Amino acid sequence: MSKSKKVTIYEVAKRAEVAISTVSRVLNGSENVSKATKEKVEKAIQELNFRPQVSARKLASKEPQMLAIAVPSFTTPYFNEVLKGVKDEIKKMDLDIIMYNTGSKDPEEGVQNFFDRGTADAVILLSINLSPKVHELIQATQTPAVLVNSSHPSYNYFMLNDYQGGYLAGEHLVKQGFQRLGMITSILETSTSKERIRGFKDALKNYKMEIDKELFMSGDTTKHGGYTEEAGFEAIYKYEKQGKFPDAIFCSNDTMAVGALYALSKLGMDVPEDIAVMGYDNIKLSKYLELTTIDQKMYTIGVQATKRLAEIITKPDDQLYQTTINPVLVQRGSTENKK
Amino acid sequence: MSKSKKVTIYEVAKRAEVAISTVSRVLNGSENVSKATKEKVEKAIQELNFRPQVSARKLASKEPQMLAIAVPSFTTPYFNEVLKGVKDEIKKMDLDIIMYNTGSKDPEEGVQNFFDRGTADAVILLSINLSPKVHELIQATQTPAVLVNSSHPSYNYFMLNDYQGGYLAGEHLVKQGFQRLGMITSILETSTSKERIRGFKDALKNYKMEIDKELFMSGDTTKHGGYTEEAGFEAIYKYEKQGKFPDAIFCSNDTMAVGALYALSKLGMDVPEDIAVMGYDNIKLSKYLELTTIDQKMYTIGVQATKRLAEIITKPDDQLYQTTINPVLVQRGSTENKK
DNA sequence: TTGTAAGCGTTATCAC
DNA sequence: GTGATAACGCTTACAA
Repeated sequence: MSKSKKVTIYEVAKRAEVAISTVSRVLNGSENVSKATKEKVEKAIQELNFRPQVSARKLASKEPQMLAIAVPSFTTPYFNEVLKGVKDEIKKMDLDIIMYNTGSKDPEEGVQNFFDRGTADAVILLSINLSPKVHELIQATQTPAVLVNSSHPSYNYFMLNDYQGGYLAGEHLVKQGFQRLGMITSILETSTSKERIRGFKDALKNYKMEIDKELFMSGDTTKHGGYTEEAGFEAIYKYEKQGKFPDAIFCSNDTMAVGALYALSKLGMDVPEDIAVMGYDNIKLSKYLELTTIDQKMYTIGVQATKRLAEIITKPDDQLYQTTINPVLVQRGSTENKK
Repeated sequence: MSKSKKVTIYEVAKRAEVAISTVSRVLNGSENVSKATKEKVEKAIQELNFRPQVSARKLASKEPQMLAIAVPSFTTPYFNEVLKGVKDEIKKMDLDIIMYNTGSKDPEEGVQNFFDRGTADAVILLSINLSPKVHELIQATQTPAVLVNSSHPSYNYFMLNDYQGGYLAGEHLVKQGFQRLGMITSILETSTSKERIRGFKDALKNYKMEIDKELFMSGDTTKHGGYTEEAGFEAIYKYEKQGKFPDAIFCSNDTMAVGALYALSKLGMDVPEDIAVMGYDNIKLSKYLELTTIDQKMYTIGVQATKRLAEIITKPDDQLYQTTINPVLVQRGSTENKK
């Protein structure tokens, strides 16, 4: 790695025989540059292989350059969906996006670290709980922020309606005519998990169905918030052990559903003939599993969050968009009642 | 969002009744500051909630501040493993790491974009093929780089020995006494895929085993490089259709193995009684699947790559570390020959 | 249309 | 120890 000095705007100016301001104009696509000089400058830039230095640029211009999206974990199932939406939307702006993983052990510390660095000019916080400390930090750094899947009175946010999702699931299974409804839940009591359970139970109540505690099961593993294939697998074996199965199961999450399906298949039980299974979020083996699921429309949320962030950046207003997105039911083969 | 002006080092200096250079000294932990003034300054920093601006800092200091890791896709199975290693190692340095997703459609363009921005002072390129264009870009921007899972004569890199992994897999299955060895491969001919196949076949050749083309199968889906559960699932059904199964299958990847296992279980076939199954990389359902697999030791690679990058940054040498890491076999229940 | 020069918020090099 | 002050590489009025 040879140590050739970094080329600056000055060298370009000298080579093109113009002033640095002219180079800057060309760089920023100003209209007030004659075609001839523009070409001269571009040639010089080419020849010297010059690229403007972001930090200098940022320091001088104050324009936001760097957008960031922070998540506790990249393995979060819906993260990639949101990200797609964000990326598609961001292409329209001349910004770059940077992914930041706060770490799921101590997200708060991660976020703090992130803001302390001050590298991002605007940020989307995904599934990150806004503690007072972090809130203060955001205020202090004046970083425009939009929350996704968390809420706070003084921020723009897009919340997922987990309660509604749970309700939809319960309602669907009831309407399909299943009688003994159960749920495979995460062992960890996250608000997400609790809301889905609450919605599900409320649906059963509304339809005067029995709520049998023995049909509510969770795995024992806690990793990834308890939303793993393993957990789903475990839960099924716990049903087996107790000798009492529901006739329809709503899994708190698709990943768990995959594990559950595998376990059921090992036990020789067929879906949906012997037991119906529902998931939540995106589905992995969609083509073969044909899993009925609740779609959170995370892609759309990514798009919306990014749009809003762009608005805040370009023309700040003091409005707060605090939206709750309602999920929809996507019915597939796994919950057809064939009895 | 109130618009309080950003607080600078000047305000801190004024409040603490010192010069900005003194504030800077405190900021950078210089020893030449009396305890008294140090405390004054720190108090002012606290009270004003001041944080130094990275871009200004970078401009003035020339010290590297931002490390980046770029990948074509965050869903790459081993990515998180590498990342863990990187993170653990980076804690020891006072750097921040940023994740950059080049996009798997056109990684080259993504990387270019990334370097054009010039936000990173040093970078780890994960599974990114170094085209001449990108190479030129890296040279032009003088960015220290370390490659993981790709190689180039003029860079430090850590390559995975996919050939060796394939060979180990083949050898293992032969030694277990299986006779009809097959493989589920990605439909896309990536170099990774080809190498694993080549290694596998060479092992069979060396042990004078027959190579039956009909036992080499791939799914039809191409998404995620053909390394999906779906692909594994499809492949099993293609065996079924052709009416001829191997007695042991090596899957090019663990994700495919999961799909294959599910399909097998649907078809009422037991592992390893009826058919043995091997994976590659990390395993998801480990606890229940007990899948024999090839471990690439991606965590270690993450650590090593980061260490090397740190070296290049702090005291540049002109040595090139071009290492090939050999994978190891991890035997679990799925390939026990019980016949 | 182009050039001059004043910042942007730090660090670093001097003096004192 | 501490304080001026010159960089750092760029943008952006303001002049010309």
